[in-house]
Amino acid sequence: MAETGSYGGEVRRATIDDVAAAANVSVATVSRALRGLPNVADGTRRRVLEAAESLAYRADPHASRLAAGRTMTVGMGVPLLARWYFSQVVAAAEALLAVEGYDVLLFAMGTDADRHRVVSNWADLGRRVDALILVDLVPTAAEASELTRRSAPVVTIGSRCEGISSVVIDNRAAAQAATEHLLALGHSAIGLVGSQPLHTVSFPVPQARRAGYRAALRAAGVAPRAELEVSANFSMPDAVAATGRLLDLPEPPTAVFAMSDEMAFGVLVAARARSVRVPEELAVVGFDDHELARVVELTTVAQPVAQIGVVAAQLALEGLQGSEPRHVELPTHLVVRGSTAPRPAAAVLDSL
Amino acid sequence: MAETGSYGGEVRRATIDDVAAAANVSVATVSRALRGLPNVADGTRRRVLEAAESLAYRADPHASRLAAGRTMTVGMGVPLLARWYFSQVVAAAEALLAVEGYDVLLFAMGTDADRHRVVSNWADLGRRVDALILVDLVPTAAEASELTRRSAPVVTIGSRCEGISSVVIDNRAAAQAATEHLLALGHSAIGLVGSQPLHTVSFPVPQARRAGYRAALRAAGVAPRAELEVSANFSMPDAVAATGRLLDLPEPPTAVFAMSDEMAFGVLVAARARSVRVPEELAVVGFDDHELARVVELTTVAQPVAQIGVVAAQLALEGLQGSEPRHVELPTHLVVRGSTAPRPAAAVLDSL
DNA sequence: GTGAAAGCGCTAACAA
DNA sequence: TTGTTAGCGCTTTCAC
Repeated sequence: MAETGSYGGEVRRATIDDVAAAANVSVATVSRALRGLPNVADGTRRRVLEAAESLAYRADPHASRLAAGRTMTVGMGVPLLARWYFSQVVAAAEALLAVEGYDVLLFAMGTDADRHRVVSNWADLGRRVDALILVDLVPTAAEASELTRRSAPVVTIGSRCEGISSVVIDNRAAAQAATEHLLALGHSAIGLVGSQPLHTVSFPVPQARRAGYRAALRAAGVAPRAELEVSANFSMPDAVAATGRLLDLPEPPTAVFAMSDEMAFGVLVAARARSVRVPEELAVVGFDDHELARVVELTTVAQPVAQIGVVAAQLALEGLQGSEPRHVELPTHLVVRGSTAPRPAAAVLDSL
Repeated sequence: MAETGSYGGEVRRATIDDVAAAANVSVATVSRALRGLPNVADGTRRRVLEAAESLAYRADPHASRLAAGRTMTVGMGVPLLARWYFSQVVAAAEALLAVEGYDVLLFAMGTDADRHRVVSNWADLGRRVDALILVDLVPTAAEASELTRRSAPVVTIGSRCEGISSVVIDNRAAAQAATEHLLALGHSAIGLVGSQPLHTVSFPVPQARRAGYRAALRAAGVAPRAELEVSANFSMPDAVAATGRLLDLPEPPTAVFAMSDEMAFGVLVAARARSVRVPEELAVVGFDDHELARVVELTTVAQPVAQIGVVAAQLALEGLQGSEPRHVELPTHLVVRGSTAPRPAAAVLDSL
């Protein structure tokens, strides 16, 4: 592993002064040369580069930040890292940012306690990161202005704010399409497994999906029934319980739209526990196109998770280079599988 | 949101000098008082605290790091953030570290390119983080010594190195137990869906699980058949293909042990695609106890993912406080579900 | 094109 | 107990 450098040798690492001495120039010139600034003679630059190379010199990130105000790291705030969707988005963004030389600082702010901790340090955050990506978290106006004021680019995923780059999907339309699919199959008693705003954290996705669901019903002349909308906080176990309540209704739904695949999996578990057959007695559609959706033949709304992360990272990078904020909307599409198929394929554990 | 402080007001943030002036003491005293060091009179400390509070002062992290060498951030290196296991571990560790005031810097090093990028900056890393948690990644001796030399605590998850804290499970024993379960069910042609070391990255888990698998066979007097061991790189889609090869064998296995639940899900998909009935014609056991394992009734080896992350974070914190390295081993246990049950429960999509 | 020097905001001896 | 004073390593005017 030659590239790891020499071990056990000099404990003290090279500083810019060492390089300057070795290259026989001033530290100012070293700084310029290494950062590719103009006004450095080619020969000088070459000498500096060589000196730096042979000394295995790398600028101390904290010293540069202190002097220049740049941190070379971007922060990512997520409600809950352990959810599939978020881990995919973060992974994709990280990959691009790493290539561009940026570190990724992670902030989970799913609970009020998290949120409080992060928000109370909100101003501080601006000192630790050059840009901030908020995944399905909408900043308050005050927070947004605080961040933009420091001219740190912010990009939000899942919501659109003024003066801030964003990447979104049309959650409303997507949810509407999912619901229409169910309607087209002849269902009218369609349950919704979603989430109430639990935290003070603004988390706009559930509302949008709910709106799409209701719009579809309305357009089809179906009166929404409040008792068909249950909350499961985007958790699989919660969805099992919530679906149980749905199935216990005097007039239970014949179909369910879950706002995430993970919750849809919970619906499947609940249905099985009560020997409710899917899709004959209960059709179910999810949202995400989780890697495992095809394993259980789940019909779902596919969204380009990885691309969302990549685009967010790009927008952050653009912002870092001074570009104006941009808004990007990415497409979704319905993937029809066995959980809603009129004539389904084979079952996963078909003989159980 | 009162705790976010005053917006739009002073653009310049308070420095330690401002606090010193306001409290009528020297910056040194401010520094001491704020960090809770001894040798500060109670009254003085109170005054400083109040001044800092009213000025909304927070020490610039980069300035402190530069002066003191502390970064208040811990790095986490993971092969692949997008995998369930890793996202759970990172999430759990982050939660604890955040509470303790540490930021988490994320490094994906699943590919050789990633690895190269990180390793070539390995020494640098020591300047950005106070401690490093390596998730299922074993450092080379040289890397380890470089990190320990800087006296930055390192903790490895999944492997045990000298002079470095670690948290592990007994992968070998766990895999052996899984295989024994299959043997006890009467199987002898047992496939293994695992992973070859693909990267130069040392990733010791697959070898350990393979060893356990083989040991079980051997102990039962079953000769391991090389063609029953296939590689799927811990990816669900790859596992589908790999299982296909297994099922195409002249003498296909009647059972499969997959080294991860995600791969086991792939096995299920492949089986279904060929109308191979689970568990009658193919018993399958996975590894992880992924949240969705119960959705598809997958028998699996449960490991305490969240606890692994938490313990790793604790060990890192301990190391930061000067404690000696410790090794922790966490338990696993087999969870028997429908995919190996002699008399299975209802199917997920039982009527499809 | 290059260098000198003044910080960036904080910590840590060393004095007092 | 508190203050003074060097730095930490780098960037960036401003001269030359």
